[in-house]
Amino acid sequence: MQCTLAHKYDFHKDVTGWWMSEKYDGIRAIWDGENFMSRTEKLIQAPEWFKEGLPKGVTLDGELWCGRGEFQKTVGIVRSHEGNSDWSSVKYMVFDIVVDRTTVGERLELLDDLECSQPGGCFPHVEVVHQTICEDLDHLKEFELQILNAGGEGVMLKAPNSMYEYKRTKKLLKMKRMKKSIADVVGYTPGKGRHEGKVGALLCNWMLDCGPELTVRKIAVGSGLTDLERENPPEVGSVIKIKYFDVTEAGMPRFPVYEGVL
DNA sequence: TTCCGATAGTGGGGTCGCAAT
DNA sequence: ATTGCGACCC
DNA sequence: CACTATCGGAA
Repeated sequence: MQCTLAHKYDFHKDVTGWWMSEKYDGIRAIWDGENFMSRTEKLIQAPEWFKEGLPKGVTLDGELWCGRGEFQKTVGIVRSHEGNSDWSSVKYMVFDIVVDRTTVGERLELLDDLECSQPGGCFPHVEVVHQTICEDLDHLKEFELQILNAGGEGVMLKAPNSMYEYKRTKKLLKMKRMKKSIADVVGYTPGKGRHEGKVGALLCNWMLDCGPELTVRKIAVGSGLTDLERENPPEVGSVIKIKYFDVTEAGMPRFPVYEGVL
């Protein structure tokens, strides 16, 4: 089954009346009534005790999540095979229930009625994501700030009265902030497939500012290059603009994107 | 005519698992 | 025991 | 995840 995917939020769009919720940086998981499935239809092998509290015959949509800033940890647990993985810190954050011809508001009511979502219930590792109706742009900004200050990834926005869609849709938007930086081009990697003979990525030195120490990281930037730029890339020694989402534990940029020469 | 939505195909960092060394 | 690579996650 | 390039149908 295909699941809903979000488009990027355009920071000028008025989303008054939309549902706002925290964007959880974890692993997308569809509960199909029997098992968890990944975004690309792969079986996620969760321990039996973890699956026990979830409803049979009901399809839920959510995120397997270990807490803010714990994405790497989540991947380690969820993608390792049964036996050597401790799921005790994993939570299933449920943000939707898959029911056709039913509006978001109605679906959220259905979620609240589920036994596994009752407050103080027997399934603390299952949680229905709190959603708030956006009153105005200030409300959105305040909501976002609260999440970002707490170390959250961003905000998800769902259009009022929208149905569950099995594809990427503009009724669901993701609001994220990318950081900007610069890097020195020191070389190239060869392109593959349709980019054969052209540049795949720009190899760069990137200055990572972490507290009192200033360290240099070797990074590669490929996303954002046009076909023309892959044929005639910024020369070695030039400085380029990049953007990225955040810094990994290893001090590397997550989701690096090329934004032109400085 | 122009524009938008969906698809295919490139690229990154990171992890696990398995085969090769 | 270490390394490299594919297949996934984002 | 990020993006670019295409194509066909909607606008």
